[in-house]
Amino acid sequence: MAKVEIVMKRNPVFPRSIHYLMAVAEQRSFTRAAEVLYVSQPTLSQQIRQLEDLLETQLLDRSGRSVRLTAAGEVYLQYAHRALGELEAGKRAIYDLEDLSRGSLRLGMMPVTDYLTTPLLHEFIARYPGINLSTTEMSQ
Amino acid sequence: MAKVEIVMKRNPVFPRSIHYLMAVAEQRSFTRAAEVLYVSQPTLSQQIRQLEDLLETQLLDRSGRSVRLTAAGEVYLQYAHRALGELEAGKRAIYDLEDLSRGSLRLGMMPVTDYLTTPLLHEFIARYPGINLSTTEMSQ
DNA sequence: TAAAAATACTCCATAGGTATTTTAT
DNA sequence: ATAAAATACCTATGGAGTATTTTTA
Repeated sequence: MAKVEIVMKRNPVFPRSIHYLMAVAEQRSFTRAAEVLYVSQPTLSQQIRQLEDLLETQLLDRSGRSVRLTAAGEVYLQYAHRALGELEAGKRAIYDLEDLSRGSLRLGMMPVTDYLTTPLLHEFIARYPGINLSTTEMSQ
Repeated sequence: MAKVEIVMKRNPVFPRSIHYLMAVAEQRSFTRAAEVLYVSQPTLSQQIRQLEDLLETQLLDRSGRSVRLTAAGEVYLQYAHRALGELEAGKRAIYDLEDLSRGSLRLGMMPVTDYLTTPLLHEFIARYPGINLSTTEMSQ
Protein backbone atom coordinates (compact mmCIF):
# COMPACT_ATOMS: atom_id res chain seq x y z
CA MET A 1 0.00 0.00 0.00
CA ALA A 2 1.21 3.46 -0.82
CA LYS A 3 2.48 5.47 2.06
CA VAL A 4 1.03 8.95 2.13
CA GLU A 5 2.80 11.71 3.88
CA ILE A 6 0.86 14.81 4.69
CA VAL A 7 3.18 17.77 4.79
CA MET A 8 1.75 20.94 6.13
CA LYS A 9 3.45 23.60 4.10
CA ARG A 10 4.82 26.15 6.46
CA ASN A 11 4.36 29.71 5.51
CA PRO A 12 7.62 31.43 6.31
CA VAL A 13 6.24 34.87 5.68
CA PHE A 14 3.17 35.43 7.75
CA PRO A 15 2.89 35.44 11.49
CA ARG A 16 2.49 31.90 12.70
CA SER A 17 2.17 32.76 16.33
CA ILE A 18 -0.81 35.00 15.67
CA HIS A 19 -2.62 32.23 13.89
CA TYR A 20 -1.74 29.99 16.80
CA LEU A 21 -3.04 32.50 19.29
CA MET A 22 -6.27 32.76 17.37
CA ALA A 23 -6.74 29.02 17.41
CA VAL A 24 -6.06 28.67 21.12
CA ALA A 25 -8.41 31.54 21.90
CA GLU A 26 -11.08 30.00 19.75
CA GLN A 27 -10.68 26.48 21.10
CA ARG A 28 -10.06 27.67 24.67
CA SER A 29 -7.49 24.91 24.84
CA PHE A 30 -3.90 24.35 23.74
CA THR A 31 -4.50 20.66 23.16
CA ARG A 32 -7.56 21.12 20.96
CA ALA A 33 -5.95 24.01 19.10
CA ALA A 34 -2.92 21.80 18.43
CA GLU A 35 -5.20 19.20 16.88
CA VAL A 36 -6.93 21.77 14.71
CA LEU A 37 -3.63 23.27 13.57
CA TYR A 38 -1.90 19.91 13.09
CA VAL A 39 1.00 20.89 15.29
CA SER A 40 2.03 19.45 18.64
CA GLN A 41 0.83 20.93 21.89
CA PRO A 42 4.35 21.85 23.09
CA THR A 43 4.95 23.72 19.85
CA LEU A 44 1.89 25.82 20.56
CA SER A 45 2.95 26.45 24.14
CA GLN A 46 6.36 27.49 22.94
CA GLN A 47 5.19 29.79 20.19
CA ILE A 48 2.63 31.57 22.30
CA ARG A 49 5.11 31.90 25.09
CA GLN A 50 7.45 33.59 22.62
CA LEU A 51 4.75 35.98 21.52
CA GLU A 52 4.00 36.81 25.14
CA ASP A 53 7.68 37.35 25.85
CA LEU A 54 7.96 39.61 22.85
CA LEU A 55 5.01 41.71 23.92
CA GLU A 56 6.01 41.42 27.56
CA THR A 57 2.41 40.62 28.32
CA GLN A 58 0.34 37.65 29.28
CA LEU A 59 -2.10 37.05 26.46
CA LEU A 60 -3.77 33.93 27.79
CA ASP A 61 -5.10 33.08 31.22
CA ARG A 62 -4.22 29.45 31.92
CA SER A 63 -5.79 29.38 35.34
CA GLY A 64 -9.26 27.98 35.50
CA ARG A 65 -11.04 25.29 33.66
CA SER A 66 -10.38 26.52 30.14
CA VAL A 67 -7.80 28.80 28.61
CA ARG A 68 -9.08 32.33 28.16
CA LEU A 69 -7.77 35.49 26.60
CA THR A 70 -6.60 38.14 29.02
CA ALA A 71 -7.72 41.71 28.49
CA ALA A 72 -4.43 42.40 26.76
CA GLY A 73 -4.85 39.29 24.64
CA GLU A 74 -8.28 40.33 23.58
CA VAL A 75 -7.16 43.80 22.59
CA TYR A 76 -4.13 42.50 20.76
CA LEU A 77 -6.07 39.89 18.82
CA GLN A 78 -8.31 42.56 17.35
CA TYR A 79 -5.35 44.39 15.88
CA ALA A 80 -3.72 41.14 14.81
CA HIS A 81 -6.88 40.10 13.07
CA ARG A 82 -7.00 43.32 11.11
CA ALA A 83 -3.34 42.90 10.24
CA LEU A 84 -3.91 39.45 8.80
CA GLY A 85 -6.92 40.83 6.97
CA GLU A 86 -4.74 43.43 5.31
CA LEU A 87 -2.21 40.82 4.24
CA GLU A 88 -4.97 38.69 2.78
CA ALA A 89 -6.44 41.70 1.02
CA GLY A 90 -2.99 42.45 -0.36
CA LYS A 91 -2.81 39.00 -1.86
CA ARG A 92 -6.26 39.33 -3.38
CA ALA A 93 -5.35 42.75 -4.76
CA ILE A 94 -2.37 41.24 -6.52
CA TYR A 95 -4.42 38.48 -8.03
CA ASP A 96 -7.01 40.99 -9.17
CA LEU A 97 -4.27 43.11 -10.67
CA GLU A 98 -2.79 40.18 -12.55
CA ASP A 99 -6.19 39.35 -13.90
CA LEU A 100 -6.68 42.94 -14.96
CA SER A 101 -3.44 43.03 -16.87
CA ARG A 102 -4.35 39.77 -18.54
CA GLY A 103 -7.60 41.34 -19.54
CA SER A 104 -9.59 38.54 -18.05
CA LEU A 105 -11.55 40.59 -15.55
CA ARG A 106 -15.21 40.12 -16.02
CA LEU A 107 -17.70 42.34 -14.32
CA GLY A 108 -20.97 40.72 -13.65
CA MET A 109 -19.48 37.29 -14.09
CA MET A 110 -18.42 35.13 -11.23
CA PRO A 111 -15.09 33.76 -12.42
CA VAL A 112 -11.99 35.42 -11.00
CA THR A 113 -13.98 38.15 -9.36
CA ASP A 114 -15.18 36.63 -6.12
CA TYR A 115 -12.17 38.39 -4.66
CA LEU A 116 -12.89 41.69 -6.30
CA THR A 117 -14.95 43.77 -3.93
CA THR A 118 -16.47 47.04 -4.98
CA PRO A 119 -14.13 49.15 -2.83
CA LEU A 120 -11.21 47.27 -4.33
CA LEU A 121 -12.43 48.05 -7.81
CA HIS A 122 -12.65 51.72 -7.00
CA GLU A 123 -9.12 51.61 -5.70
CA PHE A 124 -7.89 50.22 -8.96
CA ILE A 125 -9.77 52.77 -10.96
CA ALA A 126 -8.24 55.53 -8.85
CA ARG A 127 -4.79 54.09 -9.21
CA TYR A 128 -4.90 53.42 -12.91
CA PRO A 129 -6.93 56.21 -14.47
CA GLY A 130 -6.35 55.00 -17.99
CA ILE A 131 -7.70 51.57 -17.28
CA ASN A 132 -10.33 50.35 -19.62
CA LEU A 133 -12.95 48.22 -17.98
CA SER A 134 -15.13 46.28 -20.28
CA THR A 135 -17.20 43.22 -19.84
CA THR A 136 -16.73 40.13 -21.87
CA GLU A 137 -19.75 38.05 -22.52
CA MET A 138 -19.47 34.59 -21.21
CA SER A 139 -21.69 31.74 -21.99
CA GLN A 140 -22.29 29.61 -19.00
CA MET B 1 26.04 46.55 39.38
CA ALA B 2 24.10 44.05 37.40
CA LYS B 3 25.63 42.84 34.20
CA VAL B 4 23.42 43.38 31.21
CA GLU B 5 23.63 41.38 28.07
CA ILE B 6 22.06 42.92 25.04
CA VAL B 7 20.97 40.24 22.66
CA MET B 8 19.56 41.47 19.43
CA LYS B 9 17.01 38.87 18.67
CA ARG B 10 15.58 38.73 15.25
CA ASN B 11 11.90 39.06 15.59
CA PRO B 12 10.46 35.67 14.74
CA VAL B 13 6.91 36.89 14.81
CA PHE B 14 6.50 39.66 12.33
CA PRO B 15 6.98 39.48 8.62
CA ARG B 16 10.64 39.93 7.89
CA SER B 17 10.31 39.79 4.16
CA ILE B 18 7.84 42.67 4.14
CA HIS B 19 10.26 44.87 6.04
CA TYR B 20 12.89 43.80 3.57
CA LEU B 21 10.68 44.65 0.63
CA MET B 22 10.00 48.07 2.10
CA ALA B 23 13.69 48.77 2.51
CA VAL B 24 14.57 47.71 -1.03
CA ALA B 25 11.71 49.76 -2.44
CA GLU B 26 12.80 52.76 -0.43
CA GLN B 27 16.48 52.45 -1.26
CA ARG B 28 15.82 51.36 -4.84
CA SER B 29 18.71 48.97 -4.34
CA PHE B 30 19.30 45.58 -2.75
CA THR B 31 22.82 46.51 -1.76
CA ARG B 32 21.90 49.75 -0.03
CA ALA B 33 18.88 48.15 1.62
CA ALA B 34 21.13 45.38 2.93
CA GLU B 35 23.36 47.99 4.53
CA VAL B 36 20.43 49.76 6.12
CA LEU B 37 18.98 46.50 7.43
CA TYR B 38 22.32 45.07 8.54
CA VAL B 39 21.81 41.88 6.60
CA SER B 40 23.73 40.61 3.60
CA GLN B 41 22.65 41.34 0.06
CA PRO B 42 22.10 37.67 -0.83
CA THR B 43 19.84 37.28 2.18
CA LEU B 44 17.70 40.09 0.86
CA SER B 45 17.63 38.63 -2.62
CA GLN B 46 16.62 35.28 -1.18
CA GLN B 47 13.90 36.58 1.11
CA ILE B 48 12.28 38.76 -1.51
CA ARG B 49 12.46 35.98 -4.00
CA GLN B 50 10.59 33.80 -1.51
CA LEU B 51 7.93 36.44 -1.04
CA GLU B 52 7.55 36.74 -4.80
CA ASP B 53 7.30 32.97 -5.13
CA LEU B 54 4.68 32.88 -2.41
CA LEU B 55 2.59 35.55 -4.08
CA GLU B 56 3.39 34.16 -7.51
CA THR B 57 4.11 37.70 -8.62
CA GLN B 58 7.08 39.84 -9.45
CA LEU B 59 7.19 42.63 -6.88
CA LEU B 60 10.38 44.33 -7.98
CA ASP B 61 11.62 45.32 -11.41
CA ARG B 62 15.36 44.59 -11.52
CA SER B 63 15.83 45.77 -15.08
CA GLY B 64 17.13 49.25 -15.47
CA ARG B 65 19.44 51.42 -13.45
CA SER B 66 17.69 51.12 -10.11
CA VAL B 67 15.36 48.58 -8.61
CA ARG B 68 11.74 49.65 -8.78
CA LEU B 69 8.46 48.32 -7.50
CA THR B 70 6.23 46.73 -10.08
CA ALA B 71 2.58 47.68 -10.13
CA ALA B 72 1.84 44.55 -8.11
CA GLY B 73 4.61 45.40 -5.67
CA GLU B 74 3.28 48.88 -5.19
CA VAL B 75 -0.23 47.66 -4.53
CA TYR B 76 0.95 44.95 -2.20
CA LEU B 77 3.17 47.25 -0.19
CA GLN B 78 0.25 49.48 0.64
CA TYR B 79 -1.61 46.61 2.20
CA ALA B 80 1.51 45.30 3.88
CA HIS B 81 2.17 48.72 5.32
CA ARG B 82 -1.28 48.84 6.82
CA ALA B 83 -0.81 45.34 8.21
CA LEU B 84 2.39 46.31 9.97
CA GLY B 85 0.66 49.44 11.20
CA GLU B 86 -2.02 47.31 12.81
CA LEU B 87 0.56 45.11 14.50
CA GLU B 88 2.38 48.16 15.82
CA ALA B 89 -0.89 49.64 17.00
CA GLY B 90 -1.64 46.36 18.75
CA LYS B 91 1.63 46.58 20.64
CA ARG B 92 0.99 50.17 21.61
CA ALA B 93 -2.50 49.27 22.74
CA ILE B 94 -1.05 46.64 25.05
CA TYR B 95 1.48 49.03 26.47
CA ASP B 96 -1.22 51.61 27.00
CA LEU B 97 -3.28 48.98 28.71
CA GLU B 98 -0.52 47.77 30.95
CA ASP B 99 0.92 51.18 31.79
CA LEU B 100 4.58 51.05 31.00
CA SER B 101 5.56 52.32 34.46
CA ARG B 102 7.67 49.30 35.23
CA GLY B 103 11.31 50.14 35.70
CA SER B 104 13.16 49.29 32.55
CA LEU B 105 16.51 48.94 30.95
CA ARG B 106 17.47 52.03 29.05
CA LEU B 107 19.96 52.94 26.35
CA GLY B 108 20.16 56.66 26.77
CA MET B 109 16.58 57.70 26.64
CA MET B 110 15.54 54.65 24.65
CA PRO B 111 13.95 51.87 26.66
CA VAL B 112 15.26 48.50 25.60
CA THR B 113 12.13 46.77 24.47
CA ASP B 114 11.37 45.24 21.15
CA TYR B 115 11.22 48.79 19.87
CA LEU B 116 15.00 48.68 19.79
CA THR B 117 15.70 47.37 16.35
CA THR B 118 19.08 46.30 15.11
CA PRO B 119 19.62 49.42 13.00
CA LEU B 120 18.71 51.57 16.00
CA LEU B 121 21.21 49.79 18.18
CA HIS B 122 23.93 50.27 15.60
CA GLU B 123 22.98 53.90 15.45
CA PHE B 124 23.40 54.24 19.19
CA ILE B 125 26.71 52.44 19.22
CA ALA B 126 27.97 54.65 16.41
CA ARG B 127 26.86 57.77 18.23
CA TYR B 128 28.22 56.80 21.62
CA PRO B 129 31.43 54.81 21.13
CA GLY B 130 32.02 54.39 24.87
CA ILE B 131 28.43 53.43 25.45
CA ASN B 132 27.72 52.30 28.98
CA LEU B 133 24.90 49.86 29.40
CA SER B 134 23.33 49.81 32.81
CA THR B 135 20.17 48.71 34.48
CA THR B 136 17.69 50.67 36.48
CA GLU B 137 15.97 48.97 39.36
CA MET B 138 12.80 47.17 38.55
CA SER B 139 9.98 48.30 40.78
CA GLN B 140 8.21 45.06 41.33
C1' DT C 1 -6.13 11.55 40.34
C1' DA C 2 -6.82 12.65 35.77
C1' DA C 3 -6.96 16.09 32.40
C1' DA C 4 -4.05 19.68 30.26
C1' DA C 5 -0.05 22.85 30.03
C1' DA C 6 4.83 23.35 30.82
C1' DT C 7 9.75 21.44 30.42
C1' DA C 8 13.55 19.12 28.55
C1' DC C 9 15.75 17.32 25.20
C1' DT C 10 16.42 16.35 20.03
C1' DC C 11 16.10 17.19 15.10
C1' DC C 12 16.01 19.64 10.95
C1' DA C 13 14.25 23.33 7.91
C1' DT C 14 15.39 27.67 6.72
C1' DA C 15 17.13 32.38 7.63
C1' DG C 16 21.54 34.29 7.13
C1' DG C 17 26.50 34.57 5.80
C1' DT C 18 30.68 34.11 2.44
C1' DA C 19 32.43 33.45 -2.04
C1' DT C 20 31.58 33.66 -6.68
C1' DT C 21 29.25 34.19 -11.03
C1' DT C 22 26.10 36.55 -13.96
C1' DT C 23 23.96 40.61 -15.73
C1' DA C 24 23.31 45.05 -17.39
C1' DT C 25 24.86 49.64 -18.35
C1' DA D 1 34.57 47.59 -17.24
C1' DT D 2 32.18 47.95 -13.28
C1' DA D 3 28.76 47.85 -9.98
C1' DA D 4 24.94 45.39 -8.46
C1' DA D 5 21.92 41.28 -8.28
C1' DA D 6 21.77 36.29 -8.61
C1' DT D 7 23.56 31.80 -7.49
C1' DA D 8 25.96 28.17 -4.86
C1' DC D 9 27.18 26.47 -0.83
C1' DC D 10 27.73 26.40 4.13
C1' DT D 11 26.41 27.61 9.00
C1' DA D 12 23.40 28.02 12.78
C1' DT D 13 19.16 29.69 14.78
C1' DG D 14 14.77 28.51 16.04
C1' DG D 15 10.45 26.03 14.84
C1' DA D 16 8.62 21.48 15.55
C1' DG D 17 8.47 16.76 17.51
C1' DT D 18 8.72 13.07 21.42
C1' DA D 19 8.98 12.03 26.11
C1' DT D 20 8.26 13.54 30.57
C1' DT D 21 7.17 16.39 34.41
C1' DT D 22 4.43 19.81 36.65
C1' DT D 23 0.07 21.87 37.50
C1' DT D 24 -4.91 22.48 38.99
C1' DA D 25 -9.59 21.41 39.19
